[in-house]
Amino acid sequence: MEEVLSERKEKILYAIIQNYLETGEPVGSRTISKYSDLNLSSATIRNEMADLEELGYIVQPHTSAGRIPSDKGYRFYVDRLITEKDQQITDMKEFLEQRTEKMEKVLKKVVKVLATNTEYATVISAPSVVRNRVKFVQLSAVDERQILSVVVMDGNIVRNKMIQVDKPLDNETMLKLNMLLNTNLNGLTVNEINLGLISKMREQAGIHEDIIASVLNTVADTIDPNEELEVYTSGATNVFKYPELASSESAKELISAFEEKEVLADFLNDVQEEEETKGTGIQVYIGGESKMSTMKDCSVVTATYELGDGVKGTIGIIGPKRMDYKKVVENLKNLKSELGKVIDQSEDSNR
Amino acid sequence: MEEVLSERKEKILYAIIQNYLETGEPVGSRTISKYSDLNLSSATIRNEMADLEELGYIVQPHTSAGRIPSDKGYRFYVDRLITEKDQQITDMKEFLEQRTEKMEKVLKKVVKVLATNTEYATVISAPSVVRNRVKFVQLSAVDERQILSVVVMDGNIVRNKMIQVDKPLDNETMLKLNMLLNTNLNGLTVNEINLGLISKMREQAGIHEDIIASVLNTVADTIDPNEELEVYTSGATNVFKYPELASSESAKELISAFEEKEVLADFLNDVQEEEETKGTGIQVYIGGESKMSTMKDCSVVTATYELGDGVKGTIGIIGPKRMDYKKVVENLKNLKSELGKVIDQSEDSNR
DNA sequence: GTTAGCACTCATTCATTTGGAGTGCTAATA
DNA sequence: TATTAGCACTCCAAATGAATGAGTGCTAAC
Repeated sequence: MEEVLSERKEKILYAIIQNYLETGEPVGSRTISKYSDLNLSSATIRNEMADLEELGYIVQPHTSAGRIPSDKGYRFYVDRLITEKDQQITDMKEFLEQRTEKMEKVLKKVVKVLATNTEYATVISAPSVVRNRVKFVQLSAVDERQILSVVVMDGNIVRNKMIQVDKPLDNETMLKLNMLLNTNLNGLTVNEINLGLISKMREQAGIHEDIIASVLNTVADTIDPNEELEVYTSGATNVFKYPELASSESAKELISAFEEKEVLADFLNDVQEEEETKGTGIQVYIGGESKMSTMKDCSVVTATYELGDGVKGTIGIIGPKRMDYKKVVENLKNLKSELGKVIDQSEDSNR
Repeated sequence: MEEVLSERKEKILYAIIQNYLETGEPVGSRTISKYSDLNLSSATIRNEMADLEELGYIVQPHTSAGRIPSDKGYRFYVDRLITEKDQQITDMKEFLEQRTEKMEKVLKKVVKVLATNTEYATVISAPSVVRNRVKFVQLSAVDERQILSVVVMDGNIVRNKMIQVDKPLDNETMLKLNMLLNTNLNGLTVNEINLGLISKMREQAGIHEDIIASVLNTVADTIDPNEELEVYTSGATNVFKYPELASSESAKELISAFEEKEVLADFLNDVQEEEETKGTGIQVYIGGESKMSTMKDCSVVTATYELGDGVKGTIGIIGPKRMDYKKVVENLKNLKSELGKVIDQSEDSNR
């Protein structure tokens, strides 16, 4: 697996891939011979290409067609690309930390910008709040039979739940319950709310333990993976721009993945977990490298963003294998400043 | 415009449409001659068909092809279909009124059921709350600089907004503001909150009038059309099942409409308004009849549902012109009982 | 008024042809 | 020994054209 290419082979391979990225057509020896700066005849190129094919970097769709990069070829290209750039985009922190009231809005705008910029399908997952801390809890009696529970997490993520009760609670009890909840839950991550704490709270709540249970459920809902498929998408229809995706049977699968979103959410989750062990900021999945069967004809570039305190989300850009990796990576890099603009705008429009 | 068709012409037209709905292919005179119960030769049918074409009910895609229904032809068919059935599906009230905590969930399930049932693209708008009443307002201090405002509307629609303040408010002021808000806003629809009331409240709030303004903004946001594009979709990829849609250029437009949703939201809004003047429960828009240019190759069947107190939403089912109108209409009729099931399930899964 | 029959029109399908792009190989060249 | 020119060969894609058949419009007969 660890073969070393001669410099000339590398250059040729690079040229082939570059060219294929632009045109989407198989590229022949003559093209390279003219296009590249290493003055070689087509025949020589052909010889080298035969070698590269044997090594598995390029393939021929059919006899007497030009060559196109194999997954291995793309991998070569991408690895070289990524190492050129620095690795992390973890510092949007200062933008979003506490200031924005509606993270949702910002995320929606971000995907849209990315999608129009890159002309690829784009998806972003809202920060997962597994490690997120409870900041504020409150119960309020909406009417005699219904109590509204509001939970605010770090990053101002707000969740509500209506709790039905059989008979009204008096003011004092409400106050007591609120106190109980806040003192016990405040500052905890959802992971830290364990059974011991729960039973302790239930005990203290006395006859109102069912309400406590409901509130805890609300908190749990906040990280419930079903609840948590907060995934925003944009530009799914961009796939139509790339014939090799549009025509393939999988186009509709792709689109439908973008509609249903569960697959995407799962994928982004996986990426994020993987990311935590590897930690290289930007990942590229070429063809089958991502485990999504839907994506076997695509490449996915992912980036993890962080808003401090382990509040992390993931961005994915999905395009054909011949996607413009350079542009995509740069776009993700620029995201930070883009985000700055977006937020300025949204504040303007809030006035 | 008000021509009357002979009974025989009607029968033939009906047969043509019926047949075309099934096959999607242009239908010729011979087919009708054999298929229908009115024993006529193909030649006779041909004569009648020539007449029907002249009258604009059917068209020939090209010389020497069979005939397909024109928009006018579909209209004939649909009108006849709808008048057969009774007209309203306004009574889901008893299901959703106050009981469900997460309307969102139910709606998502409803679209999904409809989409898989009918095999058409489906869209549903969350109840518009223009006429909805404020039930409960509360401000809470989350920390020194931030106040969370929660507004609950009829139907338990909850909205939150973070309000930034320059310096902390003491408990007493909070209490006063809460009182002020609740007594003034409770039971009002958003339309009823007029300038007079606003300035009156601002006055009473004294130095904290900016906070009142923010809360009122939250209430206003609740009906802000931008905010209000609460539209759920499902089955967009069903369009691929119908060649006449999938192949047409507009397929991508359709899909992208389903992704961006704004167009759909606008459309559903229009429908709802129109519905309020006409009030016939089920509407069918054939081709250009809906003002959405994206939909000129489709038909849309819409139905308005009501949860009592003017809390209304709209369902739209989008398919090819040759969609199975009968099935769709019946499906919408059955929605009520479907909804019943859905809600039972969701209550089960809540335990 | 209805029907049979026939000539005519197109879309579609299939096989065939053609052009061209690109390869692999071989022999000549530096 | 590495490079290049040249040529035969392959195969795809687009163009061409013939065959098919569904369907019509018209006319003449019933």
